[in-house]
Amino acid sequence: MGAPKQKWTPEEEAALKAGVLKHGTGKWRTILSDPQFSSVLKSRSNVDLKDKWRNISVTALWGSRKKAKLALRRNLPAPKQDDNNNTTPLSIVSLANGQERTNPTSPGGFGAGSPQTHASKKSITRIILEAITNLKETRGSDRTSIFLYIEENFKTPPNMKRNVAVRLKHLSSNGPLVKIKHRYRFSTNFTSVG
Amino acid sequence: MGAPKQKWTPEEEAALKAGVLKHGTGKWRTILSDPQFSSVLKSRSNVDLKDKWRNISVTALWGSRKKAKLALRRNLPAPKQDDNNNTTPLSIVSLANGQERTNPTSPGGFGAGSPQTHASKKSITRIILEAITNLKETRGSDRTSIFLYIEENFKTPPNMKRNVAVRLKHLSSNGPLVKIKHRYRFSTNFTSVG
DNA sequence: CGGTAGGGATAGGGTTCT
DNA sequence: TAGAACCCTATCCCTACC
Repeated sequence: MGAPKQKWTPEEEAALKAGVLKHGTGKWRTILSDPQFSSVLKSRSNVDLKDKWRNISVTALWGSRKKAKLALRRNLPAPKQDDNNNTTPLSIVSLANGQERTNPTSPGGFGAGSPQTHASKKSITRIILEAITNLKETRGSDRTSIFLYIEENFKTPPNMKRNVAVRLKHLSSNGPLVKIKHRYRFSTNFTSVG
Repeated sequence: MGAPKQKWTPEEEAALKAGVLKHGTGKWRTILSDPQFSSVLKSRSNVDLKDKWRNISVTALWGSRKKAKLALRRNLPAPKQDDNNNTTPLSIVSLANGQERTNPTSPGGFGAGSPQTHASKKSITRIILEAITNLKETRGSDRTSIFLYIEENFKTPPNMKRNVAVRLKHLSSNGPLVKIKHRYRFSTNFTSVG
């Protein structure tokens, strides 16, 4: 007979998320070995963690599309082709709002309503973090949502998308953001985890 | 609207049963890929096989999926008349038989192809153990599989199922079989580990 | 051998059709 | 209405590749 399915409990899922925030994605064995999580996740394997994280990410993809649609009151076509030539689907998780590197204005986040100022007046990094923060999507916002947020809240130059995309890539490779690979490639996600 | 319902033909159902006997339950893709069955089951998917097998099994045990589910929820198993009481989904693992695989010549094993002898001529216990052994399911065979095996390989009296069910209960309570609980399962499983 | 990424299969809940 | 057929997808499995 096939394997009975062992459904994930909320506690396990929370432990997994905390583990990813602490150790990063792809560090499944490390998370499992961390005494902070090992008791909760004792019945899970590293592969289980990987699979569950993938599932969470996929769920986030659709949730974030829906949320972006409602929040920004805009019809979003499914992002079939990437806005840049990124090939790998991913999410980006903000590691911390208060880290020095990001140099945010206020440690606790951003104000809800940013004035419609020129994007060039703020650092692109700050704007991106504001978007991720204010979209309030615990499981990630895709690029389109972020672009739309910025378009809705700032006066943007025509090459805004490209600049933001480049900045996102930089922030996720050596900045305060963490890449999370997704199984499906029809969109790229950027998630802010509180 | 959707795909028209494609009713299972007796030939397809026979092929599915034969496939389960040959490869075990949960091996839907394997059955589908077996040239012995692939032509008959050409228009079926592995999921179709799984669903059909579920219908067959659950009908045999409870009459319908709905009844099975209700029985599980109320923790009051209400199997059909010829079944004895089930409490929880379980597997039964044979503790007997030191040998690994089916070996027609070894004393404790059973031949792969038993002659179509009258079930009453062999002890029910031996027949059950033969079924469990030859079904080769590491995670257990359910009653339906065992019944089917016996029906396919022996001439059975009309009350075979009842006799086998009673015997299974006895063997699992104080015989060479061990019960193993499953987490989510309608049916009762009987597994032979080699 | 141990670990991860990714494709793919299965199990079980749910839905549609007859 | 019940039951058979079908859908959805979380979970699990298998393999390639370090």
